[in-house]
Amino acid sequence: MPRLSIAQREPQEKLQVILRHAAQVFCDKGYEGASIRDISRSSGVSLAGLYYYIKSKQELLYLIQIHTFETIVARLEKRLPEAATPVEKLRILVHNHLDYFLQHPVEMKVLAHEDEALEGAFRKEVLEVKRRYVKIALGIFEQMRRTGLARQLNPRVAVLTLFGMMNWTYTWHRSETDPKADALAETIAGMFLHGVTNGYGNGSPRLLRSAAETLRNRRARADNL
Amino acid sequence: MPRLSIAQREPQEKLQVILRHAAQVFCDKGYEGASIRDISRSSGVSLAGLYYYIKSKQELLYLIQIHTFETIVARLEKRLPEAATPVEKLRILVHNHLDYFLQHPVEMKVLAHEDEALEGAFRKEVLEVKRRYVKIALGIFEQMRRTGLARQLNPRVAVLTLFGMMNWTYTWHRSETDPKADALAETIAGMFLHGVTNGYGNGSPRLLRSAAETLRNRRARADNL
DNA sequence: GTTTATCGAACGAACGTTCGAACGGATTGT
DNA sequence: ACAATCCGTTCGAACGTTCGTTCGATAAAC
Repeated sequence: MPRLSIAQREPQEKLQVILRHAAQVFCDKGYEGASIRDISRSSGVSLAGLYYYIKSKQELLYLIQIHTFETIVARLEKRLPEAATPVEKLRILVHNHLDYFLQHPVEMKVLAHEDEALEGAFRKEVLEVKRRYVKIALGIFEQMRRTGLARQLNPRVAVLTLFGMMNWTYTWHRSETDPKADALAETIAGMFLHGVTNGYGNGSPRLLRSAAETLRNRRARADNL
Repeated sequence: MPRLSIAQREPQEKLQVILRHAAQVFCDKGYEGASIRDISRSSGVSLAGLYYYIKSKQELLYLIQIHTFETIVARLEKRLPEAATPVEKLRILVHNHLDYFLQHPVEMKVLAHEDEALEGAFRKEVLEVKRRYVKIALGIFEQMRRTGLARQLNPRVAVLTLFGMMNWTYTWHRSETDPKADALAETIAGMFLHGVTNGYGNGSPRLLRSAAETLRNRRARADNL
């Protein structure tokens, strides 16, 4: 008895429902720890019914990961041309990443945490998008170095450390109490660019100055190079 | 037939062998993806034989995590009193963490990646050590703020971002090609403290100056506050 | 003869996946 | 107009496999 439910009007809309619930289950129990039966129960689709929409559990994870990753990279590539300087580009990258992260925490955790769960062709395809993403970040950092803005750090280490700052958030960020995307992005971009110290001071640092103001001033100085 | 093998002379030495192999298997396949049979095969102990040394698969993971975590925290607490300034303490924390990380990559990956696999009392105990560790880091950061060295950042965000930089290394670091612990610790501590930019320059940054020298100079300036 | 260490065999439960039947709606043949 | 046919969709039941764990036997050590 095929239902004429709301979820039926668009073609393959039910697959989207399944993917949403699957992402939640993978997020809660991990890919290996989650069973197809869990996903069946959660999505309300019978065990066998799931296999009308997907070919395997692996494909389920693949669809979640590839969609999430391609979306985040596509958004980035769309926003990047707005930026004139490498520093602006860097800020856009960080904001884009964290904004998407906090808007889709479930999918992003599955993407970050189940990095090694896929095998074969599925894995290779996701890895390709990842490499594209990292290459963009590396390009921005190299630009910063070429314009004399960045120190002579190992670019690979610097960039992957930045991804560490951003991706690790899924282990600790609570949306109710922790900073929202904008503030978080500003803090992390600021940390990546200038660290946590009041590095300029030779006199007493102006402690009462707000962090945002400090950041604004520094940015202005740095961007004017 | 109890063997008089080399592994037998010390009491419970065989448990250590089992734990080493279990850590490797958990590292390769994840906690849920790994089976007791995998660990049996890898360690050379029969399936039933394992249960002479452990009570459950959960306990296996618990023993690996708690030992790794307590060791790293104990080392830190031992080394911290050497430091006079908060910045020195911060550097010791970063070096201690990464040094241990690269010396025991398998166990550290299991600790970082299987954060949510434990349940009940096991989980609570590991969480307690983690909280102790984070509290130490928070204390150091607060000291940096109180002495006017650190900007007015959200301490929780700053510290957990630092842990992100350090813990994420397990996803990308290749011991053959990437920097060793000392260099990596210096880079990451430097990034946390000063970021990646040549922030001081109002003239042209001295690009030929080595990263290490830059770092040394900055550190000297910062520590003299 | 008790204790310590070890393992083959088996337990029930849960796993991912498949099979065949059934349903309702649209299309076709008459 | 209406029965027959087909098709996209759904699911109960079962498949064979693997899972974590336990039991009872066994052999050396003391």
